[in-house]
Amino acid sequence: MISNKCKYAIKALVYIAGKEQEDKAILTADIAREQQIPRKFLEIILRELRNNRILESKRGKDGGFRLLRAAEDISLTEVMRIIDGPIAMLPCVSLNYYRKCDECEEDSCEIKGVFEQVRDRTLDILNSQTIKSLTLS
Amino acid sequence: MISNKCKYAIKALVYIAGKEQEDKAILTADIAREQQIPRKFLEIILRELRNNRILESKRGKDGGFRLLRAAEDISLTEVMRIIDGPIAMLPCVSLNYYRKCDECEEDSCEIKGVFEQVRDRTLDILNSQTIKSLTLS
DNA sequence: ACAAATACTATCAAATAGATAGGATTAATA
DNA sequence: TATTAATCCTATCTATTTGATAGTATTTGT
Repeated sequence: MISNKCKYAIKALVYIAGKEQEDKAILTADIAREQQIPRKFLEIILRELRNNRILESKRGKDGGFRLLRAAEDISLTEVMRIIDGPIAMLPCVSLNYYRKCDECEEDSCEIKGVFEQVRDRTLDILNSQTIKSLTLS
Repeated sequence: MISNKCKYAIKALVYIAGKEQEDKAILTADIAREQQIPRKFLEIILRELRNNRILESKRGKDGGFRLLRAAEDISLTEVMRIIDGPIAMLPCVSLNYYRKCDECEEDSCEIKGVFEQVRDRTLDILNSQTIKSLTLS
């Protein structure tokens, strides 16, 4: 399962991408209201996306958030990794968050192979999706 | 990520399946030692698998655990669902643990489709694997 | 009776999830 | 320069899950 936080992050980005033709930055309060996301929680999420160079923000009057890059250049995978960390089902098959298992030697591990397959098929799908493609669907 | 508990469960079952030609039931202590799983934690896991009709147990001297069904009739999916619950990445696309999202209407949800695809491709792989097939690999 | 095994109950510590509260800071503008 | 509107930051909180440990009860074979 992905976390609620991650779901909120994706929905917020899709929302921002959908409004971006207008010249104004998008307000946290608007996203929170329209997407039914707890506002203070959303603030934390947007800040985290900003710290990871997905969004840019402007403070003060007429402030708000904008995508830092084009929506088609933000992959679903990237967002999920920022918010939830690994996508793989086992630490020892994670491409970006690899960690060795304490209890087993990898070359004799019976379950590693299956979870590598799952990882690859999952990434095939998630890598092919961007904030732009989600906006259109 | 699957939990350690789930990883232990799968490894324990594969271990049991691999030893089953011998007529004796398999001891918790042996599995714990060979697979490097904390023993008391493993007890809980094996009991849970027994309660869910994956294993049978016998108490007392010469006791231990056995597969209740043939190893090729225990799918990886079934074990994972027992120990960790849903396999899907969103509650609203889970086949066995469906729950509606609070905040969005499903027919207009932009992200549901992707996660249905991930679920289907993941299940393609996990459903094709059994304790037997893992034992051979 | 004894020994060896699982079954059960309770407990615990640490991490994570999912927030909420309150104030500090920044920026536009009247 | 005061006001207002926005993000930024820090702290805190509760509930749940994870990952386990301890101790005792019960069952079974010899």
